[in-house]
Amino acid sequence: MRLVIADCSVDYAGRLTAHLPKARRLLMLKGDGSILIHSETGSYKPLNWMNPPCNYSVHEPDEEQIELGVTEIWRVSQAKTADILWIQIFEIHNDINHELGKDPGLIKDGVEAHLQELMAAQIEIIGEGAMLVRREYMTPIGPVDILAKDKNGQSVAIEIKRRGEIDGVEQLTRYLELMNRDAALAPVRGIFAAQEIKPQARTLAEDRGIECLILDYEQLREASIDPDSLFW
Amino acid sequence: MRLVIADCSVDYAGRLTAHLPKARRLLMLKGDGSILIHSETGSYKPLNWMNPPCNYSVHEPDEEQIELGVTEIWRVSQAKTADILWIQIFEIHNDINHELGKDPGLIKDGVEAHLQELMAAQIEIIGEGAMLVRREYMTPIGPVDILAKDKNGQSVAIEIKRRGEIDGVEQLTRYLELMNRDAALAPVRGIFAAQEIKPQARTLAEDRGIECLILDYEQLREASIDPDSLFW
DNA sequence: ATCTTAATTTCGGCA
DNA sequence: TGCCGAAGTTAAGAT
Repeated sequence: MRLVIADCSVDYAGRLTAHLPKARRLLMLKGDGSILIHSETGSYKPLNWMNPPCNYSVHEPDEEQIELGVTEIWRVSQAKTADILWIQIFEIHNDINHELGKDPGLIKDGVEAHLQELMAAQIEIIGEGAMLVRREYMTPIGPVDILAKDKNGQSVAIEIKRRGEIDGVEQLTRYLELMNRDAALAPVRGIFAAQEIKPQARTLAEDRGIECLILDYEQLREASIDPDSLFW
Repeated sequence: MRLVIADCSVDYAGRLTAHLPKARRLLMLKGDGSILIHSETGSYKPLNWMNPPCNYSVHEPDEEQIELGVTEIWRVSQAKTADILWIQIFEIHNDINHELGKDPGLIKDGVEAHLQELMAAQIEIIGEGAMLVRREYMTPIGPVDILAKDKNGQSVAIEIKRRGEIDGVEQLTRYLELMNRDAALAPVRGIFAAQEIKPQARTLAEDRGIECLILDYEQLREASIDPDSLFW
C-alpha cells in the first residue's frame, strides 16, 4: 500500500462526472490496484475513488499544466467499466510504501441472519404448538424469511429485521398478498419480528392485520444454548 | 491526519459485534476524530471504523496482553451511540502526521436530477402528443417526479430512477393511489422510468398495471443538444 | 432535529 | 456470473 500526501486536483468521468479543486489530500493506492482519495473530514467514504480492477499510469503534464504548477498526472481507469480518474499532482509532501499482506478479514456476529437462525430454532416463540415449514420460502418476488404453521395448521409468514421500519412492513405485505393467492397456503397470517420496531412501522403493520413481535437477541441466544429455558 | 501502519487486532461492539484478528493494517485518524482501519484490498469501505464525533484514548495493556505482545491499546468511542472500538497495537511500522486543512469538496454532475430534467424536456418519449404538466408535482406524501398528460388528455405520473428496483415501484404505487382519489386527475397512468429495471421490479410494476420505460442517458443528452433528433 | 431518498452505494449469498 | 437484499449502510436534501 502506497500512501501519498499531496496537493492535487481530480477529475472523474464515468457513471457520473465529478471534479475536485486543488487541495491537500491523502492518496491511498491499495495492493489490488484501487485508489482512494481522502480528506481530513467525512467518514468513511472517500471524496473520490476507483474500484479494482484498474489500470494506473503516470503522464507528463503539458505546458499549460506546468504553468499552473502541475508536476505529474496520474491516470487511473477501471478495467471493466471504462470509468476514468485523472489526478493532477502539484506537490508531494509525503510518500510511503508498505506491504500489508493478506487480511484475515472481519468476523461478524449479531446480524439479521443470526436472528433468523435463532428464531427458526425456537419457532414456538410465535405461539405454543407452532412448527417450522422452512426458512427462505421462495415467492415470485423474493424469499419470505420464515414460513411456519401455527397450532391450528394455519400458515404464518414471518419477516425478520434487525430494525423494523416501514419498508419491512411493505415487504411482508407484498409476500402476504402473493401467498394468499395460493389456495394451498391461504389464509396466511403475517408476523413482523425485529429487535426494535419503529412506531410508524407498528402502526402500519397493525393497520394491515400484521402482528408485531419484538426479538431479544441475548434471550434468543441464551435459549439456544440452554434448551431448558425455551419456555420462560 | 495521522497515518499509522501497525500490526493490530480490533474489537467492535455496537450495533453488532465484530472482531479483526491480528494483521498488518493502515490506521487512519482524521482531523474530525474519526478513525478508519484499511487493509490492502476491498474498495472503499474500511474493515472497521468509527464515525465522528468520537473520543480517543490510549491505555496500557495488562500483563496477559503484554505476554501476547501488545504494546498499547486504543479505545475509540462514539460520543452519541456508545459504540466502542478497541484496537490492540502490537507493533508500529510507520507513523506520520500531516494537516490537510479544509477540503473544498466534490462537484458532481449526471445524477437522477439530470435524468428528470432531460426527460421533462423530451416528454414525448412516453408517446407522441404527450405534454408536460410539471416536474416535482406535489402530493400529500411527497413529490411525483413528473406529471404529464398523454395525447388523450389522460394524466400520467412518472417515477424516475437511475436503477429501477422494487422500492421505486412501491413509491409510485403510493403516489398513484393518492392521485387516483383526486377526481381532477383520475384515472392516472403510471410509468416507471429508469436506466435499468430489475426483473423483480418489472414483475411487480406490471402486476400493478404500471408501465416500464428504459432510459438511455446518452441518447437523452444527445437529443437535448440536437433537437432535430428528438424523433428517432 | 427528524425523516425521506439517493448512492460512482458496497458486500455477501445463492441460483 | 448475475440477481437480490442487507448494511454498524452512509450521505444529502427536505420538512
